[in-house]
Amino acid sequence: MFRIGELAKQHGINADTLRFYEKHGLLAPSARSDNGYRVYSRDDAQRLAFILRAKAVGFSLGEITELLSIEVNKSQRVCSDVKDVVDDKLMKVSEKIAELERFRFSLQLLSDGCCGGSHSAEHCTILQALESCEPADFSQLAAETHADS
Amino acid sequence: MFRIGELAKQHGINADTLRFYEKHGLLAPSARSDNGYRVYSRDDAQRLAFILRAKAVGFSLGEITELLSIEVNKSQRVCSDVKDVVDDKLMKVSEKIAELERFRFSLQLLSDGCCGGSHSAEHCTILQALESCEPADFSQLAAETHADS
DNA sequence: GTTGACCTTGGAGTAGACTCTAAGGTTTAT
DNA sequence: ATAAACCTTAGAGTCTACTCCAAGGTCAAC
Repeated sequence: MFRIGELAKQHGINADTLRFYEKHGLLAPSARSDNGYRVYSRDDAQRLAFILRAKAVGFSLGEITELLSIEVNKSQRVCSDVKDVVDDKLMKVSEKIAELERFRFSLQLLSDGCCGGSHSAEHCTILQALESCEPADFSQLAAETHADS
Repeated sequence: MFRIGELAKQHGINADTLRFYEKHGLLAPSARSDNGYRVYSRDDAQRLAFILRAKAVGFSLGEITELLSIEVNKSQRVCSDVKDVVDDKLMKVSEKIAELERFRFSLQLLSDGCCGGSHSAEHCTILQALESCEPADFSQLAAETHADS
């Protein structure tokens, strides 16, 4: 049996975060003490641990809500229900990675094309690219490498 | 000379977005017509194109503000000023990718460990992992592969 | 009997990038 | 004359995941 501050400290989070999770239906204390303080059971603590592990692998609170709803009556649910959630997230994460890798590629081209020296930026290839390239196509820069100052 | 709707349409964005950019100091029309309508010049349109290209390579509006401030008086600025912004962003993007790749790895382990079949989720390895693994360490799952239903 | 550390509530603020609404003015076409 | 399609403003709402605040109640120690 833990009070909010204890439970928070144990898990390295803020008590406000626990109140926030309660407000959003992720984790409610199973009891209140006479003075109105929240009282968390060992089960509550395990549910919190579940939430934090799910967060650690990238799930959003909305997705965690979905996972929890499967978890609480898992005898009525099947493996594919769970795996679908994971695979769905896996796809979203992969898409985000792909987008960021496109960014990284373009940024690398921009960076590679620029001397980074201390002469005037008037002919800086980075600015020129942003001023006049075809949107999101900086492949020109790949060819024209620019001597250092 | 373009009105807000025209310029927005040309660039495939919302007129509200242009007003938003104006409010946040990224792009103000260089004139107003007698009736108070915003009037964008060709230069304004080019500045918008700059903004959109920068967005396309992943820069946030705050970072674009910085790039624009370099761009407008580039004769006083040097190549390294520009390259620093790009390299800084490159690092941030790479860090974000690394985080997402950790997520992807963990999610893949979870997915691989689960049969995804139609039997009860009571012994689902994914739920078990989220219930009881060491936080953010799902490497156990790598070993124990689970036969399909 | 008061200090300090806890707890309660409702509600506001943060960041980022829009997006929408309300209430109204202008222009163009029919 | 009027409808449709534009434009104006200020301000609110959206999403995510907290984080902080004010005003007050509770409890243990000294």
